[in-house]
Amino acid sequence: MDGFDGVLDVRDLRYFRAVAEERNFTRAAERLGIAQPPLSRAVRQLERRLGARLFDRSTRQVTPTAAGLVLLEEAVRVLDAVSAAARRTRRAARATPAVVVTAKPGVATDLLRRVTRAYASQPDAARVEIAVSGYGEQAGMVRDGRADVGLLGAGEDCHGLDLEPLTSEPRVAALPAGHALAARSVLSCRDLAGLPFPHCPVLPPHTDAYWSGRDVGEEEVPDDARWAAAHVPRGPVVRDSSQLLEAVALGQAVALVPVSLAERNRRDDIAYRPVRDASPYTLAIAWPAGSRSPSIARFVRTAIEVASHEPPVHGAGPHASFGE
Amino acid sequence: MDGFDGVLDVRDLRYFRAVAEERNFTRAAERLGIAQPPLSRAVRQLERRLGARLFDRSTRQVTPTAAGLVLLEEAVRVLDAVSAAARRTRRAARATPAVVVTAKPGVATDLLRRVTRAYASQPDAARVEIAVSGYGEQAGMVRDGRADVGLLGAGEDCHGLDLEPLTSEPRVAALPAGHALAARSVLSCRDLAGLPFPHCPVLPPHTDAYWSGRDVGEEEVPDDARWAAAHVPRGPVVRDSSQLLEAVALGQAVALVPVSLAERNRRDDIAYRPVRDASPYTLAIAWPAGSRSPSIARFVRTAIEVASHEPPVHGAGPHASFGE
DNA sequence: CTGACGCCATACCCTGACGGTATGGACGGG
DNA sequence: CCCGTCCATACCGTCAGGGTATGGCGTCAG
Repeated sequence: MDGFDGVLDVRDLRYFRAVAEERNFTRAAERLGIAQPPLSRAVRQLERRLGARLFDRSTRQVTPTAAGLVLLEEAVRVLDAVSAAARRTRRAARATPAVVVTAKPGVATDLLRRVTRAYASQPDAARVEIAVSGYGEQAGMVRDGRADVGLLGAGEDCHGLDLEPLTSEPRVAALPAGHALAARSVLSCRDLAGLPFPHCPVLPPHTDAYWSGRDVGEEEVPDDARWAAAHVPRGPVVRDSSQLLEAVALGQAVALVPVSLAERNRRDDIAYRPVRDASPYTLAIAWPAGSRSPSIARFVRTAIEVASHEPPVHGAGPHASFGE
Repeated sequence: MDGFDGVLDVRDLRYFRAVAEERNFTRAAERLGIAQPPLSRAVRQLERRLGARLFDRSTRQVTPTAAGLVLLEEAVRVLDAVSAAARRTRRAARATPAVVVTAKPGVATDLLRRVTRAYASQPDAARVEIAVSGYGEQAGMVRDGRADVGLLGAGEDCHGLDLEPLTSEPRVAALPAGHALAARSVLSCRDLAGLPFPHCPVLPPHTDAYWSGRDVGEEEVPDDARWAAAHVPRGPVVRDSSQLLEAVALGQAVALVPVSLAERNRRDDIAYRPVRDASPYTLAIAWPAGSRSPSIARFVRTAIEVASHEPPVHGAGPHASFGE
């Protein structure tokens, strides 16, 4: 009806995305490894084919229009799906295809171990590969095909994924030992408001690490200071639980952590206190929405099975609700 | 790391999909409107770039490998996302962007009307367009961008969509007036097992209608007889509730219908009977997973709001669980 | 057994799209 | 007012992708 046929191409979307995020044709062309004129032309052609202006090119500033913002959102989705297609196909073509599962380092490792063992004991189960990844990266890894299933904490953006809750446990506040609040025996969320919380790394959108999921490394990114200042919340950046605890112990932050993590990490320089109204920490297993892969399905079924037999954590409440 | 860069292209995926579904290069080329040799070459190049065999070309038969089946699933996802990107961008570029909502014809029309009215009454609300679509097509329409939000019945494949349940009501059996079971006052699912149920149209995968979502029309598709015979379940094909009721009245089928539909369609030639263990009919609102569109968000919020004020249908139970 | 047909692969040519270089024009800062 | 920045245009060369012709192979009918 509206000839959607050759209108959009992966290349066009990569180009468009680069411009939309850099807000600068020259830098975008650099990032893409091409010259600037072909990029300008490609974007104009795209605009013509779509019949929609995508950028307002007022002098000194190129900003996406409303339509451009819509396309940016869709483009990210498409590009993730394309990467996932390539990666999953290659993986499926290997002599012994593996199920790649990703999880936060140091969280629920024994659950993961148990699930993996139960899965592997089944007849003709696929090999299991564990891909550790930093906080908050699990969903992205499943989305773009670097992993087949992921163990996500609640609060991760799980769009495009199907998921099933596995375990739920209360969270407690982790405070520096000398903190004023450590004197009290029980806290509420209000007590913690305004304190510096640790957070996952937020990478500037034009670094390679942002795209590939690799670490940003130590190369300097002079122009990013503004961006970082605008987007990074207060508190130290942490990538895993040991960094998080270290940050707390050093007095740089307070944090809400699952009680099991607290129990495994009793130390003198950190005080754990229950928080009356904190939402529980819920761990869920996620896989690409609508996947029909038998090995993924079996792994998920095994995980649910094992988690349901799991001895419930002391004081665990009902499952938290997911989604934002 | 693994150079996913130019490996996959939308064109390649369209070509691959055609071959994977037709299982025949010549017919696939026809469908794509190109000659056969370029298609063969494109697929071979794709296999080389991926480093994976996608088809077993034994003589007289071309069948996808395991990797090919994986790619097929991913390709559909990508192509839907690409169509959605083009459509949504174009829609967003219109002078007065509209929110397109799709719903089954004849189901929950008054709920939809109420939601639409409530939404429209808000300040700077977008225009609302209603796109009616046949049974079972709503999810696809949201996925590929023909619609922004959809009212889905439970049981629709909602992968790739976020959704929120709106209403839930019991279902009753609709029987031809003279049917033996009509003599009983209450039934159970076991009584209905094995009877012919109506079903949504299942289109052969290489017709245009299958791809575009348009109706198949009356052109003849001689070669599809085999396919249809293999894939179409028993019972008549229906596209909306009036066709469904007609099929029941004519004695061609029995059906489980929401009680509200039964109440609005009392007629002599149909007997409605409660079914003790039938799962309730749950209506949910669905939107593209992870969408950040403010107008969609507002529409969804309005819908949830309105539905929660809705007078509960007589005997409505708790929400059914979604997912497959 | 053999000829005809169906189906995929190869060979070859041609067009056009994409990328690079050079350059122009507009706006803003010093 | 000049210079720097940044996007657009012009022009050109290369190669990928599509078309036509043809070959090889297997199947089926007679």
